[in-house]
Amino acid sequence: MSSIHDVATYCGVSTATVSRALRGLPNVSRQTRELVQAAAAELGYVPSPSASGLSGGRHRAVAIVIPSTARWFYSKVIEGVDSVLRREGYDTFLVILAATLNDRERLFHNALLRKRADALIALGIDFTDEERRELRSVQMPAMIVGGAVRGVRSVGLDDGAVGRAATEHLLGLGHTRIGHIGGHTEYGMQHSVGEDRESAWRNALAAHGLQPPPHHHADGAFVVPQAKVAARSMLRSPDRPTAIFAGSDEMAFGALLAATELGLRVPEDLSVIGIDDHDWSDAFGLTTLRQQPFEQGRLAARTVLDELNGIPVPVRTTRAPFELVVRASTGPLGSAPAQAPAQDAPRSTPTAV
Amino acid sequence: MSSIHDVATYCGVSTATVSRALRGLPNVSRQTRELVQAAAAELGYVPSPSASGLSGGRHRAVAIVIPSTARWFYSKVIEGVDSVLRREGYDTFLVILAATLNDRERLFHNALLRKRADALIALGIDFTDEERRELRSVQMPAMIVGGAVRGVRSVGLDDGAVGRAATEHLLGLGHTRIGHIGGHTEYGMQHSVGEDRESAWRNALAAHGLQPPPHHHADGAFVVPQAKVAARSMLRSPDRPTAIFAGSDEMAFGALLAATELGLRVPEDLSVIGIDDHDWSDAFGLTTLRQQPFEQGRLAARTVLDELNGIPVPVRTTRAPFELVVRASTGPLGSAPAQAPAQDAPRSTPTAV
DNA sequence: GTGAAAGCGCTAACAT
DNA sequence: ATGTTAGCGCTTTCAC
Repeated sequence: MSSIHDVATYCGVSTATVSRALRGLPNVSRQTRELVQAAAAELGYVPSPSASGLSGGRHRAVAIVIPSTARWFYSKVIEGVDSVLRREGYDTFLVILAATLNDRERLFHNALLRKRADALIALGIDFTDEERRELRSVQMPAMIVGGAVRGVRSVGLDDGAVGRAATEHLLGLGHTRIGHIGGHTEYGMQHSVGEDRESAWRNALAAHGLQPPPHHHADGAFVVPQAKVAARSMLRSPDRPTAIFAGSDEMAFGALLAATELGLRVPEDLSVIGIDDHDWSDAFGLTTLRQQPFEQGRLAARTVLDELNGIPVPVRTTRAPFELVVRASTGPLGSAPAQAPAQDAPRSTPTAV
Repeated sequence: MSSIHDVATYCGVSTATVSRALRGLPNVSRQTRELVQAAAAELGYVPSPSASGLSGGRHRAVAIVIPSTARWFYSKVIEGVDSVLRREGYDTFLVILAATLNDRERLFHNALLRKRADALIALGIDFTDEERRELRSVQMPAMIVGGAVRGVRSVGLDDGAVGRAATEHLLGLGHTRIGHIGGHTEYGMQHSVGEDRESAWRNALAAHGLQPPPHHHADGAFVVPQAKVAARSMLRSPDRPTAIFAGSDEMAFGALLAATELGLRVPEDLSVIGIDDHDWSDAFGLTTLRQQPFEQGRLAARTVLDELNGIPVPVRTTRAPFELVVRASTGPLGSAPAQAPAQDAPRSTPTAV
């Protein structure tokens, strides 16, 4: 494990020159730079992040704070973030923020993050007031993906707009009994996302003079199993909805499973729409509002890197794009054919609108 | 951001004493230790990992090398690893090893040499000979989850045993036309897992004098969409299998979706078994062989930490436990009832065997 | 364009 | 039980 010193003596220059040459700093002759680069490659030299972190204050690492890795959205954001960080020679350092308040406090209060990471990217966290304050005053560049905090840069869907679009797609098909499976997530995780989508549903219905009965709304906790349970009870009621808007594709999957189990045909007996365009949504034939968390992650990473590089970035919330993808899970009200659909029906052909 | 020096002067001792006191080292009087601890808390002191990494050689971080975060197994392992690391005050560095050979080389080299991590945990990577060599000779503790490398500690299923158990469950139900959806994954990812499960399937059938026709095997690439495609073509053949053993639950989901689409009843017309006990398997009513990646991750983390703490750990492969969980997706051959199942059928009640 | 020297914040001998 | 003294491997003035 050669050090900068080895490289320096190897080519008969000072360590300072090696440092400058390798980092592409000015005031190094073309000749010297090439010499140094060759030597570094030859010796398999890799700078120690600890050393440069200590001396230069740049750790070449960013922390990504998430509630869990097991959800599609998060995992995609992580991969997006990592893809750009890696290319820039930065490391990604995972902070899984369990809902344990205790743990969280330590993480945030401590300069712990500050001493190891140059920047912070947070997802799906429902920050406490204290944390918001800290976040706003952090020394390091920070960005939030999916869910805004005043004074901090962020990128994410306009949940109101998406929720409205989803509901209106169903209304446009003639549905009036439209249920909603939402996400009041576990403690400590983002609340606003689920709430905003639910409000949008309510408002869109209200705009059409509709007011859903209480049992047309249930909590799916953003996961398949609970969404399935929620959908099942909703679909068993005598005045069951003819369409369900699920707050995420995973919850929509749960609804589809419930429908299958109850012998309901989709979309003849029940239409289902979700949000995300999960990797599996096509296989489920699910109509959804596509968003691209991988790209959101990339943007977040690029943004904090820009800031680190001294490029000014306005503090603002970037609205991530979304688009309706119509598949086989939604159809006009009363489309019920007399018999089962043909086996070759192209249930999975997406149609971007 | 106070340093060790601040704490030292604050309580009138040397930095060495502070260091010793805070790390629980011997040769510090109870009094002094408490004084120092109080001062540290008071000043909000947090040791800089860069500094202690540089001087002491302990970075209090471990790197976890994975092909992707988006798969259930990986995400669970990550969470397991992180849960024990965090408790011990260690950080988790993510190294997402894209299949790009070019990139990999650099990454692997760096991950090992960069000296940012004290230990290495790798999952689902199909190491090159070069990498194996490096791994074996690494300076730092290393552990592999799911898929062994000679000379490196590892934990994972006995894929042969699991594959046999799955196939035998179906054989035991009277099935003889048993298909397999396997995983020949993308370049650079673990091959042996998919291969061993497939061999086990073949061997179990052979042991019963059965030899599956070529079209009863297809590649599902360990993901839902491709598994669905694979299952669909398999199920359309005139002599379609009456049961499918999928190499993972995600692929089994794909098979179930294909069955639904083709109007096949499960388990009357088709039985399906997977491996994993994915979080959603219960919702799908999927019979499976349960493994516990979270626990495997915990074990891996504990193992490398033990090594770091000087506790001797034999170099060996630990077989992770698995158990059959029978749900509604498998049933005896020819169990076909005349009509659709009752709506209230408890499809999801698991039965651990 | 390049080098010398002074740290960054900590740990690890070696003293006392 | 505690303090002193060197570094760890880099970056960064400040000279030249």
